[in-house]
Amino acid sequence: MRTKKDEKERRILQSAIEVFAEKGYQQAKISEIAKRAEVAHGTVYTYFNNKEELLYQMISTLWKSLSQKLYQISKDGSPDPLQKIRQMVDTVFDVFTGNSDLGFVVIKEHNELRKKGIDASKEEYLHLVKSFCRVYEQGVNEGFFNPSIKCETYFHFVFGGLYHIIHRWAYEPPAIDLEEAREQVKHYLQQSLLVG
Amino acid sequence: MRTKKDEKERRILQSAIEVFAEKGYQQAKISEIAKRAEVAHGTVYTYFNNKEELLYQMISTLWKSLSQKLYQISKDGSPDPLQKIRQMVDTVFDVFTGNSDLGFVVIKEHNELRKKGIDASKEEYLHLVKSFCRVYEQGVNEGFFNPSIKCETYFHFVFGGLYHIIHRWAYEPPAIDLEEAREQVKHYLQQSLLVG
Amino acid sequence: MRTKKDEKERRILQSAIEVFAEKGYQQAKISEIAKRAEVAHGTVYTYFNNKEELLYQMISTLWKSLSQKLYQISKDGSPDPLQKIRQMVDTVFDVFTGNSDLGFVVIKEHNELRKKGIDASKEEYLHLVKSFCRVYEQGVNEGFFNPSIKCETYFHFVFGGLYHIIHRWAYEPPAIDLEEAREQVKHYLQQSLLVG
Amino acid sequence: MRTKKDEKERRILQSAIEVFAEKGYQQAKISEIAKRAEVAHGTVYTYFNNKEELLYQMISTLWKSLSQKLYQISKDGSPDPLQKIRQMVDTVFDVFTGNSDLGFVVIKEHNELRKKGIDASKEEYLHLVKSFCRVYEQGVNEGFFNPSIKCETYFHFVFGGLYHIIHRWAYEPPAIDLEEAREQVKHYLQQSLLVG
DNA sequence: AATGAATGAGAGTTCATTCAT
DNA sequence: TATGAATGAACTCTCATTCAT
Repeated sequence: MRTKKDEKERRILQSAIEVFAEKGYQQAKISEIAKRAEVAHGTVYTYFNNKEELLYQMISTLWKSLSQKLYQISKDGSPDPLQKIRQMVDTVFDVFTGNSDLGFVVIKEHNELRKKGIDASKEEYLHLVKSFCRVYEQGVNEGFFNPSIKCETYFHFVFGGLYHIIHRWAYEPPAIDLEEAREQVKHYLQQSLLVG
Repeated sequence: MRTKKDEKERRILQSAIEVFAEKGYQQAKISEIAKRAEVAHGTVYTYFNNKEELLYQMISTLWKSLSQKLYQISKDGSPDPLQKIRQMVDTVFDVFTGNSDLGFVVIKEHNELRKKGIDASKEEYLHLVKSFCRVYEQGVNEGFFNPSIKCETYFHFVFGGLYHIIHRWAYEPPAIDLEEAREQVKHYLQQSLLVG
Repeated sequence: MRTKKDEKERRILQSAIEVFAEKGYQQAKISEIAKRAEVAHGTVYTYFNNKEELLYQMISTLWKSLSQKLYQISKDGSPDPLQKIRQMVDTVFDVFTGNSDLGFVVIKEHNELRKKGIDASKEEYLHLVKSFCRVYEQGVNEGFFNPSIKCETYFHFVFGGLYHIIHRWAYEPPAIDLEEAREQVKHYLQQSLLVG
Repeated sequence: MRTKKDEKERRILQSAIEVFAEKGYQQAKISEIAKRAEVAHGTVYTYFNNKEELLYQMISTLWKSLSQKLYQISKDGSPDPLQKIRQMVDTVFDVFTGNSDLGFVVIKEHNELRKKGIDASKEEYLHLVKSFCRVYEQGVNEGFFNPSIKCETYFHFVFGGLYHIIHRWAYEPPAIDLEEAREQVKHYLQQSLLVG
């Protein structure tokens, strides 16, 4: 009973991810989501209160997962801060490209929620910044990292860079060699972070 | 006559920029745009074929302007390639933050057009990449820049980083010191571009 | 078994009365009725075929009860026809205000059924008229009542008057002193019925 | 221009009256109202903000008209208070039966608005009471009317009686001879009002 | 008998766009 | 050129009812 029910909920959410990714949130129709999930459209409302909640749920799931993973790395990852940063970059790539539709929706539509004053991700984003900066400070304290970097701004820059690469890849996969990009980014970071 | 007409067109477009920035493209109402421009809503259709064209026009204007400016720099800017890169970064900041509403709309809504197969910016974006890489190659040839960088990926990264910083600033201006960020970014680029 | 079953049916009907009284028939939700009756919403359909039947049943119960009581009075009440009329007025007041929610629903919603061609009350209403007119004729025959009154019309008038007073009381209890109103009405009737 | 526009608005409102009278407010469909008025359903929203406003407008129009008319009578009618009362009864009959659909809607649906806290008629109803009681007091002062009557309650009773007669007539016109009823009611009033 | 997940018909409302004036 | 009344496609969400368990 439990399993079947959960399974249906998951199917609806997954369909919503796909449709949101294809059409964008506003253009997505509940009826199409229901159709793909092979349920009646009314059934969507058995599991989710409204369209917005579908979006909210998927976005917040991804952000929570990302935030938690980066936090883990900042706490328990490799003792080498540079390695931690590299792990973080990999994690961002993995989370956004693992279910690329979902990553795509998150990238494209999280403004949608912000507009309505619901910002599932803001808090989590700040959490990301914190985890990153914790590692940066460790690196500085241990004498590896360049202490003149303004960490928050730097994070915005790096995160935006990753985001954008993934974004381009999501729209036009063949144009970007994801593995290569991943390594490149790690290399740039190393260049700018490490003490000359 | 001519001038009056152009003036009205400009007023409508400017109102559209504001409304799109505030509400997002989908939520924006033609009637509100018309109201702000102080014309009847039917008049919008005298100057623009439809709502989408308003978006198309503003996005493409900004991209064309950016593309042209970066091109100019790549051709005629300072003879020093690093200076050129710095000028480019400044230009991106200036273009997106000069009319921040417009920059905001471009950042948020250009997917809207892509969804419909209209990509005002794709060509221009590739043009940006080209201008940037031209400078990069000059720097490599002159022995200043690190030749192991994959220029396209690097550009995506850098551009995404700038974009995201501006984005955050647009949503929450006090959280970002734009001038400082601008300098930081230039510094990171220098770090990673210059031959160790 | 029997008793338990009946008890549940009664609970559902009572909840329906309350919810209909509060929200009106159309706005009332089966799910809320079920919730108040502390049963699953599917269970409502074990006892009643549909929402309309709930309404039908409560309305018809009240009308049957009223009709029967007035009939009793017309047959077995006080030998004095004026006293009978007074008893009838009291009965109408008592029936509608005894379970005021129910009286309220009947007053407000019996059009609902009429719209659908189901008129639980029409027959009973005509029965009321008959019982009343029987007493009136007795009064005329015995020389007490004014013989020029057209009894049916008079009944409509009187009944409508009672109805409306109760209605106003139901919506705004403090505005109406029910006991006083009851006496007044009896007084008016006396005035117009009794031979000058 | 003016005339055509107003004419369309009137047509929509009249269609709404008819449909509300036939189906009841809740069951009435905007699409049917539009169809009868021979406009597109969107056009209804050019003239009225929503369905409820249609109801509100028709109800409040009728009440205002009635309230004003009774007020006029109380002020300027015949100098004889009994004649004034008779004129008032006639007015109520005329207003409710003149456009019987409208009278019908008002009778049946004004609870609908009350439920939503909009009571177009409450104030007007109290105005009716006032006008009536003014005449009653005049009658008392001049020594014609029975001073022991509680005027408000009496009005509720009389008004409810009229209402109900009209109501029955509206549902089943042949069952009620409206002219006869009108005279009868005037007669009852005379009986109970005049000093024995 | 009781449950509650699933269904799907149905209606109000919005708003881009058109076009007669 | 400018207007704004008129249009109608489109879509979310509700809730009475069913039925497998």
